[in-house]
Amino acid sequence: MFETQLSGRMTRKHNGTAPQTRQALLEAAGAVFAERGYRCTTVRQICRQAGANVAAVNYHSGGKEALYREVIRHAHGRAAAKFPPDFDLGPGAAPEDQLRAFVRSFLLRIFDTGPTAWMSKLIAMEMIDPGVALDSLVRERVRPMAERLGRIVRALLGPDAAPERARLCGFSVISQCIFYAHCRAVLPRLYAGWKTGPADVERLAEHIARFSLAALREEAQAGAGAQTPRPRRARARVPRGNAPARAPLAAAHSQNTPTLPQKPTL
Amino acid sequence: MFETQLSGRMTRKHNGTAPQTRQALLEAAGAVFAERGYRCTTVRQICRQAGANVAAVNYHSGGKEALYREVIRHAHGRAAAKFPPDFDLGPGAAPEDQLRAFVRSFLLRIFDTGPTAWMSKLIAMEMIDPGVALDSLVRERVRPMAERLGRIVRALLGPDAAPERARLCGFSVISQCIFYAHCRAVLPRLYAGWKTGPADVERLAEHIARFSLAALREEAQAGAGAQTPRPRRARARVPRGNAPARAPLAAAHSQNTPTLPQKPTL
DNA sequence: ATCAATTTAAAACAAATGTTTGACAGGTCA
DNA sequence: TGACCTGTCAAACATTTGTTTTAAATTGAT
Repeated sequence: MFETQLSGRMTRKHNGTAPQTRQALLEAAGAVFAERGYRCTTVRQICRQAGANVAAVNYHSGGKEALYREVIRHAHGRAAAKFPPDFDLGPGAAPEDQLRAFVRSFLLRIFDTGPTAWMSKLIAMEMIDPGVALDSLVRERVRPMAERLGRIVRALLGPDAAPERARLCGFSVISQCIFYAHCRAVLPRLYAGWKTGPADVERLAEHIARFSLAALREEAQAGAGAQTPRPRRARARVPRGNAPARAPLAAAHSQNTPTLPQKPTL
Repeated sequence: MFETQLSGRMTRKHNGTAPQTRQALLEAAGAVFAERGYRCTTVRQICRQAGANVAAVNYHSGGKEALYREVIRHAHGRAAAKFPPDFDLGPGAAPEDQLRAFVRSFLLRIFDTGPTAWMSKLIAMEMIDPGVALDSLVRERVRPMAERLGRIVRALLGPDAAPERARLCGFSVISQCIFYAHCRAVLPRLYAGWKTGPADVERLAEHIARFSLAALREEAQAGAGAQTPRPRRARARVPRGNAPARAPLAAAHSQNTPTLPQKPTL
């Protein structure tokens, strides 16, 4: 029991040069953590995939959770450098093009097949079942993206849009992107022959951008007009009353007149 | 080792009258499975929460996985009966109102606080990390809802809309709803003071419906006009070329002219 | 080559996992 | 009463978990 020769061994800091084992451990851990989730991955799986001994994780990182945090930190830089959100865009681009670029880069990240392709699923799992990584994830990746999207949406809605409305519109845009990350396993089961890969990103991004820009255009008009509240039509049908749990219909209804064809372009 | 007296004991079928233990096991299992995910829940957690012995799961259901399937099957009926998607609606309602009702009922299900509130998280986890339940989940819950939404969207887009486009529009609508289920843990971390509950459903549903209806209205027009392909403007900005992984821009670009204000209604 | 630090590897650790066992209590019916 | 079935329980099953220990290899400078 000579502890002197073992003092300071655990959580040993890496001294500059990266041994192969440590690097292999990091990459394998990323893949396996994303595959099975943090709680369900075993250090033995990671070590087997990395071709390392079972004790390697504890030697190099100091434990399973420490390795997990290391993986998250290590992946922050990688995925952020690839596919920056202003990518393909000049500095003074129109907000419409900024939105297109934002959506496209988000989808490219989702459908990426590079060495950090597991990042997308890991984020998704952490969002639904928060572990030790969600806070740092939100701080370093989600928040900057939310702020960037917020600026774009505000530019599209105009200066008079209520912050609350701008926030909801941002949610509407980003949700359409997140959808393809979170429903990746569902879509093939739902539509036989559905197969999404990086090649389909352009088509999907184009749809999301067009859909969102159309909605935002109308929101901008309604927002500008709604400075002075306008009379609203009542709901077309009256509720029948057999609903088991009806919430009070206190919110405002739509001010659309759906049956009339609008905007007779062409 | 007299196996005769034990033959046919496991996976015993419940004979009509439900013992308290069995019922408690089912309800506890639903909550715990949704809390921790299938792989990470232990039968001991379930049994402790149900106040039952560790062997109860194997006696009543025949194992952990069998209990999981039972929970899923048991929950299908409950959540589907509550908040039907056509709720609050007459039989011949306008598609706009059908969409509003669909979105509202979806959000009500997400923010439900009843005894099956765990269903939402369980579905989310199963969608991201598919286990044994996703197939039955898609078959019995996702597909009917997708078909219903598909009919509504097609009614809104008009008969000339391409099926592919209708599908993408359906994704855009449903994704805005799913967002609030899948990002439930993120939003409070992102916006201090953000707190979503059943009371906010009306506000969110109204936004999603208005946002989507605005976009679908323009999609309907564009789709009707696109029967004969029209000349399209090129992208406003040219790519700079420093993109690390550019996909071939084979897909169609937007036919919007973002800088021009369209639809000068009002 | 020598010495010390660094990195690996096999084995073992206690704790926790899903499942099985066998006994026991409470009925039901002959 | 005695056989029989149902349900519950404590205990133990073999496996797997994350981590630790111990020793052997590897490395690099002197």
